[in-house]
Formats: sequence, structure tokens, C-alpha cells
Amino acid sequence: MAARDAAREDRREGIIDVARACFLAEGYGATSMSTIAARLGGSKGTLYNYFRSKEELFEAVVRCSCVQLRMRLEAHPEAGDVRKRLEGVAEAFLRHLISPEALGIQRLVIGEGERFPELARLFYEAGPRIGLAHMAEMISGLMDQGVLRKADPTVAASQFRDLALSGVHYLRLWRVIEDPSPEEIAARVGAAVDTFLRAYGPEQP
Amino acid sequence: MAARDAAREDRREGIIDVARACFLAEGYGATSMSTIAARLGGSKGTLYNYFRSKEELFEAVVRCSCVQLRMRLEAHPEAGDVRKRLEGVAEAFLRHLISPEALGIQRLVIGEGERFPELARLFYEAGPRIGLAHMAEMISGLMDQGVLRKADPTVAASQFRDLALSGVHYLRLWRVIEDPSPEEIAARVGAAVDTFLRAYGPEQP
DNA sequence: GTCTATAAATGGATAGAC
DNA sequence: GTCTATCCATTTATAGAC
Repeated sequence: MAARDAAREDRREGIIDVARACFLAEGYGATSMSTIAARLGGSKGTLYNYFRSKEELFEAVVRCSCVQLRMRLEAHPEAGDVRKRLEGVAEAFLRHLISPEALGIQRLVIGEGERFPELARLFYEAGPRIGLAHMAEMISGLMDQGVLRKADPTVAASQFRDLALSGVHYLRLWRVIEDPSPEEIAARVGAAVDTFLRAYGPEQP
Repeated sequence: MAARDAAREDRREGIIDVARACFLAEGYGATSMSTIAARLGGSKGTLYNYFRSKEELFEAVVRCSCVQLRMRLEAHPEAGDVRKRLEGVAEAFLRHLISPEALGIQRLVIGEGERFPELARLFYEAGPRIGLAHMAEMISGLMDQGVLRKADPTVAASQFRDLALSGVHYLRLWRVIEDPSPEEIAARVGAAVDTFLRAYGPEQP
């Protein structure tokens, strides 16, 4: 019985993968169940065997992406001096945020948020909020070490995230720039860390 | 003849207004020409008399919003000390960015950017880019006055915008928070200005 | 469980009366 | 110019053979 269930689960995940690719490529409204079935190599009947409606399939796609996102945001480096650590975490987050898949999901959730309001919240909790919490934790540690001045770590983390990620991320979300080169990312992050350390570096009386 | 043309222009704008309301409320894909015609109080035949297709109507809606946006971003205050001026311009921009209409247009353009890539660029040029240029101009002036240290005004403006606007704007885009109160906006902007002045205040050797 | 075929509804777009 | 009525393609969703 367990083998049968596992096979069914595999098939279900396969459908979700194909559906996600379609939704990312064309958006929710422009993707039809027929298209998904065709690209799956199956039929619509099969889709409706696993999901009661297009909406339910879309929800499954987003929920699945939430899980993957949460796993990816767990790891973050712990070595080096203040500057290296700030740069490291900022680059890691930025690289993830502007990856094509992540951008696609964000556009989907932002664009279809009126129809699926609970999904937007769910996704935010699984993504941006986790990332922010990790940054706050790291910054709090740096404050305890005395390499950053004492301040509200949540505010500092939010400001650091905005400084380091928002500019590039925003431009990518709008499709105003192409995928930035590693040099561009490094320059942007470096400028953000400069400014952040000027504002939050240890006081020198 | 001119009167006839003016009447036709009025009717056209009326259609655009109704269509915008529909697109903002339900998105591009979920809005049908029948719905627009019904809410207009007219018929589909009339719509197609003014616009050759749904896509053309959508483009007209976004272009019209671009013009209105550009006009709104022209005014910015010129009085007070550094802190007051930074706070003033940040609050004005933030208030505009998170207004329901502006948010709606942004979500539309981000969400439908794959289908209408030129509109996303057009809208960015008319909105975010103009705002950033104004900020850079103001900050450049403050640097010349000596109340901010000398630095690249474009980088500084970008960082100030990210610090002051991104956090709240992002949360609103995701529908994670409700419309923030004036006190919340003031607090957020105040914290951003604090950090910005620590990083860009005049050097005290 | 998966397919083919099809139902039932709705979409964008057009023709023709007035 | 505006309406009613309609065309035709496509959509979601289902029924029934295998």
C-alpha cells in the first residue's frame, strides 16, 4: 500500500512541477489546464484526478514553492570579520531573490494576490520573513560582539536588507535590468555594507 | 468638429477609467470585455469602436496612468533643514507609492510584464526613475551646501530611497500589512533618516 | 488511473439594424 | 456611434470507455 501511495505522490509532484513551469512562464490567467496536461504528456482527466480545480492546483504549486524556499534560506555562513559576514549573507540572499524561479513566483504571488490573498501571506511568511529573521539574528550577534554599536537589531536588519537588496531586486521585478553580473552584485552589496557600517559601526569617542 | 472630437475624447477617457477600475480590481486576465462594457453601462460594440482589442485598451489604461503619475511626482518641498527636507520628500513619495491606485498599477504591470514588456519599462521610466532623479538632485544640492558629505549623489539617493521606502512598500505590495497609519510612516521615515544622516552627515574631524 | 470525447459556459471579436 | 445578436475559439470540468 505504501508503494502505491508513494507512486501517487510522485505523480502528484510531477504535475506540480509542470504546472509551476507553465504558471511561471505565462502567468495564472494565461495558463490553461489543457496546456498543463499537454506539457505533462498526460490528459486533463488525470489532472482532475489529483486536483479538484485549477485554483487548487495553483495553491499546491505555491505551497510547494514555499517549502523549497524555506529549506534554501536555512543555511548562512558564520565565518570572517563583520564586513565579510555582512557581504556574504547579503550576496546569498540577493542571488536567491533574483533567481529566475524566485522572481517568477514573486511576480505570480504579487499579481494574483487579489484572487489568492492567503497565499501571499503564506509565501511571505515562508520567504522574506524568515530571511529577515536570520539577518536580525546575525546582526544581534555582531552587536553583542561589540563590532556593531548597540541598536534595535530588527530595525537594523530591515535597513540592511533594504540597502543591500531592494535596489537590484526592485529593478529585476520590473524587468528594467537584465540579470546582473557577479561584479555588479558585489559592487552594489559593497556600497550597501559601506553605508551600513558608517551608520552602525562601533562608536569611536 | 472640435466639439465632436472633444465629446469622443471624453467618452474614450470614460472607458479608460472604467477599464482601469476593472483591471485594478481583478487583474488583466480575469477582466473580460463584457464585464467592462456592463460596468460602463454600454455594450461591447462601443468598446471595440474605441479600441481595436483588449490588449490595446490595457495599454491605453497603463499609458494614461503614466501621465498622471508623472504629473504627481513633479512637486517636492524645498524648505527646512536637512532632516526636515529628507523626511518631507520621503513621506511624500512613500504616501504616493502605497496609495491603492498606485499599488494596483504596480501589481498589474509587474504581474503582466511578461505579456507587455514594453509597458513595464515605460511605467518604470515614468515613475520610479523620475522619483529617483528628483531625490538625487535634492541630495546633490545638500552636498553642495555642505550639510551632507561629498559622495556620489546617485548612489546616495538610491540608498536613501531603499532605506526610506522599500520596507513599507514591499510589505504593501505583498499585502502583508494594511495601509500604515501616519504615525507608522513617520516612524519608519524617521529611522531611515537617522541612519542616512549617520552615514552621509558631514564629517567631523 | 488514465485516456477520449464532450458538455456547458465564457472569452474576444464582428455584423448589421437603427 | 451605439445597440442586439451572434460567431467561433477556448475554457474549465465531467462522463464513460478501457
